[in-house]
Amino acid sequence: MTKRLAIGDLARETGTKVNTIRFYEEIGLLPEALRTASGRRSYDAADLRRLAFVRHGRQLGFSIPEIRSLLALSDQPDRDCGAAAAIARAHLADIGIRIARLETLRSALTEVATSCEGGRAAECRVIEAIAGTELALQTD
Amino acid sequence: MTKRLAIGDLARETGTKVNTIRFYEEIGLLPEALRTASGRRSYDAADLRRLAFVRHGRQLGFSIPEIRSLLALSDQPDRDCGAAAAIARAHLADIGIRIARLETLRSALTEVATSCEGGRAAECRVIEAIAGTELALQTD
DNA sequence: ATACATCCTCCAGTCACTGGAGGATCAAGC
DNA sequence: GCTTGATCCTCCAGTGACTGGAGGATGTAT
Repeated sequence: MTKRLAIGDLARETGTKVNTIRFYEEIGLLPEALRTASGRRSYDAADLRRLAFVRHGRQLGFSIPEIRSLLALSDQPDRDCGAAAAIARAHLADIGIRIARLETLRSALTEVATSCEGGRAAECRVIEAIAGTELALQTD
Repeated sequence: MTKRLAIGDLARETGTKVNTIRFYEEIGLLPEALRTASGRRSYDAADLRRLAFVRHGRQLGFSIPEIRSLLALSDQPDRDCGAAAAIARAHLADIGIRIARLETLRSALTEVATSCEGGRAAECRVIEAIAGTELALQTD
């Protein structure tokens, strides 16, 4: 018989909160766990791998629907892998946009943050700067 | 009498959804709007400025509690402006962290996304890469 | 008179969890 | 055998910042 893990062990090994693991089960990212006689969830190495995959995907910024697709792909090894690459590429483009947006923001904020000479709020350039800011940020 | 604006006008002029304006009123970011005889909200130039301030603050990535502080500051022009600068600086530091994190992520994902040669999912390097990724991202 | 836009309130849903109440079970030490 | 404390269970509410829709009233243009 293989080694069995309690939900808390799984949580520790993957850096996931116990409640989050139950949540993943509820939304179907993880299969329904086997239960001990007293009703506690019991896991094995395959469950651990699957959860690790989910967590790594989340760290890489994939949404839960994206991870669902990726999991479906890895569950059916004969399907085309192009779909996985497409998800990754789309995600990469998205991250590029987010970085660019944050950098625009950083330069705007740098101006804002360095412009206060410390006086009454009436002359506060920070507040003025926010009031007058018109960022050209695309919403989509 | 000054020009009065309907909620839809305010929405158009600030690029805010009507529902969002009502939401800001509900949480107290905007004062309770004056009403017309038939109960419709009616705004003036000061309301427009306040909402613009809120939107710009949001675009700069300030949270609603932060904007609340900034608004309180600009409502009381005799208070110290150092607080405003502190909020801006804290925010700037945060953005720096977020950019750094996203860049770590981008290089990891670039590797992931370029490693698929288009075959069966069993050999898909994208999936492998996600399964094996261990990003050193600080959580706080 | 009619059509259509805009407004109102109220409420549910989004995303990805997080935290807590209230109670059962387990392992270890005495 | 008993107690203590950790861990587990289910269920439910809350987070942030909105977004969208139902169902109905009002405004405006033709």
